[in-house]
Amino acid sequence: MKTDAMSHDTRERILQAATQLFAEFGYRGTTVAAVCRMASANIAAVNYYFGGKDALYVEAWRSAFLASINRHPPLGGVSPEAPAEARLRGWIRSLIERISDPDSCDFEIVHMELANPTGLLTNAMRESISPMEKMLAQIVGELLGKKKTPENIQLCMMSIQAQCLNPRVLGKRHQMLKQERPKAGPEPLSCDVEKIVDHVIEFSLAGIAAIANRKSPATPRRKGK
Amino acid sequence: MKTDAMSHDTRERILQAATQLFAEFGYRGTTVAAVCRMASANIAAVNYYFGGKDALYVEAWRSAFLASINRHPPLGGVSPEAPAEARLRGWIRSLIERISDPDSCDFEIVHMELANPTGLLTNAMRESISPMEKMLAQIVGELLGKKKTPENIQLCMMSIQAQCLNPRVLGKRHQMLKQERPKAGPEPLSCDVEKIVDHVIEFSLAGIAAIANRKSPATPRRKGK
DNA sequence: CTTCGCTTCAAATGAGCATTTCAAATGCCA
DNA sequence: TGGCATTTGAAATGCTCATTTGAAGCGAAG
Repeated sequence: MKTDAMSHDTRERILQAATQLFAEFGYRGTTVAAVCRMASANIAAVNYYFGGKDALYVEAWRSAFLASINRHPPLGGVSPEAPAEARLRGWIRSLIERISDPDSCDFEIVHMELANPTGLLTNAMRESISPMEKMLAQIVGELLGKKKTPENIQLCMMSIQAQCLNPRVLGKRHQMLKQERPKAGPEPLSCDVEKIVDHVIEFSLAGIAAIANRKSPATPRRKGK
Repeated sequence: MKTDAMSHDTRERILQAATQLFAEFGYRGTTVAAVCRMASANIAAVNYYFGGKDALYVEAWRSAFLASINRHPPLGGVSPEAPAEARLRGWIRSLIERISDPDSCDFEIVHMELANPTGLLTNAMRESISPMEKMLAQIVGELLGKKKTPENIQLCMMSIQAQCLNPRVLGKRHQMLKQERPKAGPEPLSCDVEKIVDHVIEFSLAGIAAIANRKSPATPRRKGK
């Protein structure tokens, strides 16, 4: 067999370059020429090793996802037997840290895929997201106690996931809108991941508790109208 | 002068078609040819009327944004003198309804612009988003009372905005991942905008209250670690 | 009727890009 | 060393797309 060192080397270099570029410019925005240039490989290499741009895209995401999940295990090391609140803390911490990790390109790619789907990652994403959502559903269900209905679980999950996912989005927005005035006074959103984690946990626990302790049987219908 | 009917008609048709297509496929994903085909105009018309694809893009977003903000006034009709809680309800309701309005294409475009920026909308977006954020900052500051620090305001704003923006994102994700199994049992996320609005309001008020009533002077640092 | 703007049209131009091709290089086994 | 499979290289192919061009169409003013 061929040497691992050289032979797999260019394949690996291409994969790495592709991950970075796809994360920054998206599928349509990156050219195989650019990937090969960054990887110091010939233009034909990506077809030789991956069969085409499409397959490279899928492979790049998959490898980025595995690397990312490897650095940040779900639940953040909290035992699955721990009480629900501790597991929620772990879940939130894990997701936010994973998203904020500058080496984790997989969420950038997912974000673009959601905004402007190529359709190439559908299967790969389904497999990877589903288990994490199941865990969260279980945790939220326990915390809701008697108020555990499918609808309440869905809504609370939405609130939590939204808070975890958006810091990166908002960060990008601020970075984008900041262009013109480089000195915009205080930092728009604190870059301190730890602070964001603590805040999301506190905010979410309070939100869930409010619903769990809700008196009225029906949801409080619009009052401001 | 020429008739308004015919002459401005094709310009208008192009703008409308462009808005729809840009919202569905993004800047890079829509071709000038497709826009003209949908608008029943000649391929040269977009350069004639707008000067190029770039300018058409900006103009399409601007018109979509104006139309959207017109249908859904900020604060949702609540008086600026109303108490903070009522204004928060109005703000949240307005944003979620605007985002969920199937005729509002502007948020689709913004979403893509955030995920995969063209850089063409930076100025236009800055002008439009800033006032709404200022309103929210003021409201949240009032609700935080003594705990009103720039950091707390930033974090709470993030939580609220995230919850408002994400229903559409999650909806898209479910729609995307659903492809394979057309009958996936119960609806993934309730399409009932009213329910989402009520939930986000309840969840957010509880979250803000928890921070406003926080005992410890410092944020509760990581405990699960 | 003719001329003059404004608008539409079909075809052409030219750039960017993914993919192919085939020749050269490189390392491996006998 | 010489054949053989794997890998790399540079140029070519063929496609899509934004933009340009120059020739009509067309209503109104002279």
